[in-house]
Amino acid sequence: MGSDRARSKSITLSDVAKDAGVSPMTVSRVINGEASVRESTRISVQESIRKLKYRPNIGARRLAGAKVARICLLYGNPSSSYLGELLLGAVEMAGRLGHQLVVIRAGKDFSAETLAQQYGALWDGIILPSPMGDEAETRAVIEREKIPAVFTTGRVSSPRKKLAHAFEIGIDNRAAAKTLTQRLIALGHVHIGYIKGRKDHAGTALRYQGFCEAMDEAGLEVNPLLVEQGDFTYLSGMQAAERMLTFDPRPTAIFAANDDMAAGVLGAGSRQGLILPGDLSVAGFDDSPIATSIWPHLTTVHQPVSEIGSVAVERLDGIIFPKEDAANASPAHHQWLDYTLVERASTSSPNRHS
Amino acid sequence: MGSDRARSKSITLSDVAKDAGVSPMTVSRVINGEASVRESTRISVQESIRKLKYRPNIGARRLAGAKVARICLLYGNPSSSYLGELLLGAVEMAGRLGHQLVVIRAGKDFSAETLAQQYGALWDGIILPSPMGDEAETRAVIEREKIPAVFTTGRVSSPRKKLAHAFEIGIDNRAAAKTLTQRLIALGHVHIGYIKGRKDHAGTALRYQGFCEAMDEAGLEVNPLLVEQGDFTYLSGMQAAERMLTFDPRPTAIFAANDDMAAGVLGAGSRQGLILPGDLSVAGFDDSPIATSIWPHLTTVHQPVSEIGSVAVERLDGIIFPKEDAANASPAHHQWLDYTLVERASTSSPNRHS
DNA sequence: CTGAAAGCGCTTACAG
DNA sequence: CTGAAAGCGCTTACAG
Repeated sequence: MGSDRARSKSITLSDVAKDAGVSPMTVSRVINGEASVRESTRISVQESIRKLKYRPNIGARRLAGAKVARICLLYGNPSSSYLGELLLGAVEMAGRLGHQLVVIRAGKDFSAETLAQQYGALWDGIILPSPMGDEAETRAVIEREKIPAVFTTGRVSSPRKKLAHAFEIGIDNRAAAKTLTQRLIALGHVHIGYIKGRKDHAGTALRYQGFCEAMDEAGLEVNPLLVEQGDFTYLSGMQAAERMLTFDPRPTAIFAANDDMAAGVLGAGSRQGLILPGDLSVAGFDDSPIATSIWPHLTTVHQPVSEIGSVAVERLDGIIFPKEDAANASPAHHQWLDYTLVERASTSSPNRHS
Repeated sequence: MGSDRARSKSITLSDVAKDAGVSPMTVSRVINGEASVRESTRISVQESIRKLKYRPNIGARRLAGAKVARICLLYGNPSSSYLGELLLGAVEMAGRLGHQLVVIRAGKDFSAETLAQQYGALWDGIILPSPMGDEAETRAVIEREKIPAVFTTGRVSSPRKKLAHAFEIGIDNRAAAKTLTQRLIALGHVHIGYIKGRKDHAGTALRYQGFCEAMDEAGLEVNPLLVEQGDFTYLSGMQAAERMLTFDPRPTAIFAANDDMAAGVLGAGSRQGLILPGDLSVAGFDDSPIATSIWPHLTTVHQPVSEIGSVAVERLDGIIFPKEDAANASPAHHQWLDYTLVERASTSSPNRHS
């Protein structure tokens, strides 16, 4: 069995201690980032660790009473692809840090107070994807109970209260929407429609803001008739597009705040017999599976979801177990990761005759 | 911190031993299902375990040299919703059994021989979702190297060679496709089109077979002109539907072997101005996110993917660490889980005038 | 069929 | 700033 092989050759704390000429205790201190180790000692120990490729045994660590966190990942929809990728990154980092991942579904009977009850009993810190962490009540409980939390909504419109035990991760929603809009403008589009996302989703306002900024800076007018409220569903995107396409001049491009709605726009366009993307360019947001399921494939903004998952676990670790030697370092409350503009077949320059 | 609370109150092997009036060793044997324990002793120990709600400490178990498996979940597409749900179940069961989950992506340079190299070094058993485990070469390597493996494709057409170290999980593809077809027939459809899935996907043939069986049993003819080969993409579904819809009599219902293709059928139908589902009923397979993203929502077959993930880990555990007392019990090589027919807005009785 | 001993790899106090 | 001791909860041999 492979695990036996691994067992026999695995090297331990004591091996490192011998190699570095110190006691196992000192190696333990270096590993756990305690401040009370002489700089020269620390360096030589770290060198031995690297040389021997030492990897701490998580089981032993827990057993001996090390701090092990139970990290909750709260989700609403089990079949969302977002959850899968988030889990992918979270599982990886939780394994590396030796933490336990507790994946919990927020059912119909879920309320913010549930978190207060579960905290400490079921888990020690929580990751809240949108829209889980966007609700005011949830945030109030997080603050009141001082619950270590990471929100993965990304940059949002209204600056949030900064809590020492909370962290925000994700992409810069405004910058991403702006980048995409600028690309549409560069393609030659002037009449550009916009479909907003759900109001309870914290990124919604900022995406719209990014759209407006790009239009303004290009000297283009944001036509109120070409701005519709959607709810992130295909149907809402389709209906919004149907309305917009009756106006004259017709928009030559529509930017929807997520991919599902953008797919709905494509549906509306094809139903009206438009040539896609010649008559109508369509762009979405998220790069979810539907973006490459429908035809033409969607131009959209890709979020590094799996990385968001791993960073979320990493930050939560930092909140739950503050490192002494990092006390003075980065008191950051957020981290914006890189997004990518993905250009696919759903966008092009507008047809001349349109 | 919650973990500290948990620590102080957690009860151990010794607690159980005291309560049952035996040595810790005996309790350990009962937990690990060793055969050499007197029946009466076993029963009283199990009673104490239940009474005290004892849960073995996984860390300690590993540390002391218990058998811990590294279970690989091989995937191709990180943003598939299938992966997310599979992970959900796998993480849960791996945590419960104390195994380590190693999630690996099969990149472009992946080949069956990669498995032979990784086995033993990186992991001790593997879960192979479709189409990962459908390739003959992959199966040959699994057999040659005697790699503990679980295939999650579900029931497939050609009976596979039964390996002592392999297991098949999933739904009965034929029965599920048959059930769905029967429902379409019950709605009054006679001219029913079928779009096949990718040929390298092992469930493809059996789903088609289920369709044919239902038609035959209802005394309906499977019109060869209404059977198209697809490749599981939206585009292939759309193109197949476009061809079918030119025939006379036009099909009043189309059953696609997955949801993406079914969505493409809806796209083709709406482009042609058909009333959906009155003029054309559409059904898919999988109940993936797109099923409830598009409009109308798709009638489809729901697979218990998360359960498949947890059962896969459970079976792999049984293969890697055969329980002595289960030697005579279930020598099963497969397990078919329950599927669900989900009726949504994309199907109805056909319009009279069609 | 059952148990006493030793030890897995690490950490917590407790010293100095 | 560093170390010697004890122990976490379990399992592996080894006895009987």
